[in-house]
Amino acid sequence: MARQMSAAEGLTPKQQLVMKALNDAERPLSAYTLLDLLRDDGFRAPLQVYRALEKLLETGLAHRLESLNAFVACRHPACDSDNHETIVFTICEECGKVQERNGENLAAQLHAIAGEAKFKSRKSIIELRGCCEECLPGSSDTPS
Amino acid sequence: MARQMSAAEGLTPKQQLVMKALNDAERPLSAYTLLDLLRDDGFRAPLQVYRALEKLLETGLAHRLESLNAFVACRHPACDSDNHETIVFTICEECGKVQERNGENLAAQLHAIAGEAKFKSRKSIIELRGCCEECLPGSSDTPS
DNA sequence: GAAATTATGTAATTGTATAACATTTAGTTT
DNA sequence: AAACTAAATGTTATACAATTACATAATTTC
Repeated sequence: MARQMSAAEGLTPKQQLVMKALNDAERPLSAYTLLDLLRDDGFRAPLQVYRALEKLLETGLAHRLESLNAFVACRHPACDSDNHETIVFTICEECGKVQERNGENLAAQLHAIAGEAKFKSRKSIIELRGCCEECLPGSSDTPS
Repeated sequence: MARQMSAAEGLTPKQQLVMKALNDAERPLSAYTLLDLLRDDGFRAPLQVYRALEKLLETGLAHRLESLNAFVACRHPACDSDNHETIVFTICEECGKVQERNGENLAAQLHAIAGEAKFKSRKSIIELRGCCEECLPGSSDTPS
């Protein structure tokens, strides 16, 4: 929590509202879903949401899921790690839930692969689409 | 080429046109760019492009780049490999060129990371955004 | 050749994101 | 406090991406 708290200090009201909406959601939200959720809080146009999101992405408080065109609050799998470079997102295509997992183990190999091509990587996008434990056939738990 | 050729056998004229456009391009193309390129060939609506792309993606002749909303012809870095599971795309944000690199080395670790969460991965999306060799500062070559 | 499947054509609509421009607010400097 | 600056906000219009719905044609299968 510590990192979020400190970064959250500098947020404007609008940015805080978007952040709260993302935090309260247990699934990624699209910009337009956020807009709908926040209409009563004074949001009227997509751009208001996108601008707040831009700030949240910059500060690492939220992430964009490229394969979903949607956004999630940052939830470090291990809060002890500040490695923001290599995050692996697991995206369940059944229930829509997303988990954020530490991918530092991958970093070296990714770097090696990029290095072969003399490619200078700025940002890694790693998203696994599949099925989470709860939704696996045989699991009787109803995903909420 | 062998794999492409054989798969290309079963393509309809429209699908071949889209495939050719992707092959001729040295950068990823968006669906709407494809539409514009192919207007003279009888394409009039986005859906015609999307339908052709759907087939090409299914058969592995083309890939979708999630972080660009764009499509590229499949170019195996090593044609000897049939591992279609774990592809790493390097995307140069300067010149827009994309390379497809074999990521089998990553597969095991990705699997391990997913496994910790008992997540069943169906498809991996791995895209590295950065700067290619040609565009690195100091390179005097003009990227075409 | 009838039935079923696959591919096409077309229009309308929904979803995602940004451009352009005006205004306000908060923070700094003097 | 007044002036300046930078960041944030408000609003409209537009561009870009993808799908729904429905009709028609071509191909394959039996």
